[in-house]
Amino acid sequence: MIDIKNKLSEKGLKITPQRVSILEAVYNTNHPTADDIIKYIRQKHSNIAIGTVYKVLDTFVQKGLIKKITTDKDVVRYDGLLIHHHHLYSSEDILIEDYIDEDLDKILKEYFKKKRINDFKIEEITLQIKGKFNK
Amino acid sequence: MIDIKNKLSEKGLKITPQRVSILEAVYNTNHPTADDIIKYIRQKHSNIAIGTVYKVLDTFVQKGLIKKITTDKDVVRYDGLLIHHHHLYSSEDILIEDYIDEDLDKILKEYFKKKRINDFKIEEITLQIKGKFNK
DNA sequence: TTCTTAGTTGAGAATTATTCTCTTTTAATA
DNA sequence: TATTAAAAGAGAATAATTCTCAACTAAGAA
Repeated sequence: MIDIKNKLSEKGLKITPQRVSILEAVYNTNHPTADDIIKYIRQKHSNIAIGTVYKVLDTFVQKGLIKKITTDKDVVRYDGLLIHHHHLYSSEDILIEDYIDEDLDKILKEYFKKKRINDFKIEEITLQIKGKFNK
Repeated sequence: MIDIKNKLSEKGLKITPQRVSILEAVYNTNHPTADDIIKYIRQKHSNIAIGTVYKVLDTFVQKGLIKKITTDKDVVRYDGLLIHHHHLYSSEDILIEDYIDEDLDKILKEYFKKKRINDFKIEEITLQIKGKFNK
């Protein structure tokens, strides 16, 4: 909570109950859609306007507090994990998990240090790893 | 044209002018949206119903004739390149290019042969490479 | 070649996600 | 505590996509 408030003020954002709830929601749920966030907030605390949620999420993405992710399955989702990471996508349903692998990142970095792509300067590489989860 | 018709019948799909135009459109444009495809077709030949375009694209994705790709920038796009490949995304605008790199695929395959991901069976790995194009 | 029919298309209504507009409210600072 | 720029609320507007159902047509059968 304090932590969330700090994150907001670090980015020069006013601390409002709505912003706190939304950031909390993104951190406490797994790759939520805007709608997931609305439901999560309404279930726990107060009401919140839908437009506000979209606007705040957008602000957070702008400020780098969260990231947007997309799948070919459905709508835009949000991700509160800020360190560089990849995603595991279920080929069967809409499950998405984070995947952190620094060794892999190092290998990719080395690879693209040698092998340049014509007329393109790489900024970030993210893997979409599609497959099956064993539940 | 013949080629397109063959692709359709190989998949057990009836050959209709609409399907031929849509598949042609996906092959002749660069990662089009549904709307790009509608415009492309209307500009060249006949009229076509919007619902038909969506339905046919969906069928093609189902049958593996094309692929869906998404970005965090805008709507769903389609890709007619069927061999395994990755994508270069512009961090500045909505430009997307295909990136084919078999050496890289081999390295990734080797890497994940050794390093298993818990409770997950990989089917396909696609890189989202974000950066700047030098135009 | 014509007939039959399951599969396909067209047109527009319906739905869903997201954005916009504008008024009211509130957090931060003096 | 007063001021004010920024934020939130409510609902209308927009855009993308899906749905519904009647009309049409491709492909195989006769």
